[in-house]
Amino acid sequence: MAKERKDLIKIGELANMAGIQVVTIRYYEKEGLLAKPQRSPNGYRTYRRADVERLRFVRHCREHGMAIEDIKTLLKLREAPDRDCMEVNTLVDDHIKKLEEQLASLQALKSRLVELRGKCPHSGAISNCGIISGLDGYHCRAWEDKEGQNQTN
Amino acid sequence: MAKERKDLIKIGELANMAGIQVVTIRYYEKEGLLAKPQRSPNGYRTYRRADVERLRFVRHCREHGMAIEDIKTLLKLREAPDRDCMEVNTLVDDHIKKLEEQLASLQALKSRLVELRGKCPHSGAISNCGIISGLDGYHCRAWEDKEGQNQTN
DNA sequence: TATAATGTCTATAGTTACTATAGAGTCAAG
DNA sequence: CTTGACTCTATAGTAACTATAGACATTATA
Repeated sequence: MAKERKDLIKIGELANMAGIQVVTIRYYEKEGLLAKPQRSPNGYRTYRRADVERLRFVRHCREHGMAIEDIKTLLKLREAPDRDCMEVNTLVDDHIKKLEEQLASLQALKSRLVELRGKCPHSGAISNCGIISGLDGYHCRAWEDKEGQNQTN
Repeated sequence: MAKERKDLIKIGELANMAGIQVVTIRYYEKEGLLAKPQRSPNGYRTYRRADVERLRFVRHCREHGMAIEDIKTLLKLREAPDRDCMEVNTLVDDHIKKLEEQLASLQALKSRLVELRGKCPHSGAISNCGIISGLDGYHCRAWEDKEGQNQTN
């Protein structure tokens, strides 16, 4: 039984090649992102070239902030080269939309916080700090309403 | 024992007034963000006006994306009105910096993804899809290196 | 007054994508 | 032959909640 090539690698080598931690690979396996690999007689996982590529694909997707479930879908699509790629486009478009929403809300957040920060450029007592009062519950309308109701009852 | 006013509210009312869910209030209590409230004879939590304000403060902070630990700090500072507000400023500055980093990386992500998306404007077979190949592990240098090493060993 | 709907309680598990820890077996080198 | 690096499994922790189950309490309706 001559091995024609060194076709099998262990998890550590795979991790190095794909730029992913060993524990993360095991985690991906558990999550069904990677098929259960063969085991050598000692119980160690053994991987092949295709696994490196698959894992790199996963890593690139994660680096683009995609969710594991989305990556699962993409992997399935990747393995069906004859199908129409519209589904891929849709998934990516959705993801871009999500990113845009995140960006918008973060941007709004930041503006508001910078504005708030501008209310306390000095160094004084907290009681005068515009940031703390800016974060306060402005005025307690609901409570007033509540008491108003009580008086009518 | 005449109640001079309705000063005590139950958790549901507090939730309404502060715009926070009941379960979240209990969660905040467990996390030490809110003090353990008094209980009425039936075991229900009872709150007072100051709790509404405190909880609104918390909500505003969360809406600004602050971590619960940071909010704890701010709450402590808020209750020490005589201290210098420099610590508040620093905390907010740090948070703004975090937001800026997040924004930058999300922006980069989006650009890359939009570019990728541009590689498949059509509707064709997945095998020709520029998105999938763009997400692929380009070229498997590490594996080649590995095999090179093998040959030298 | 009976009952049904709502509100409250506790405790526990699930979410996302990992990371950390413990305890044990395997393997290569010195 | 022992040290160190690598592998294995299983479990718990992270952040900030959300969901679920099962049990009382209160309130509204019939």
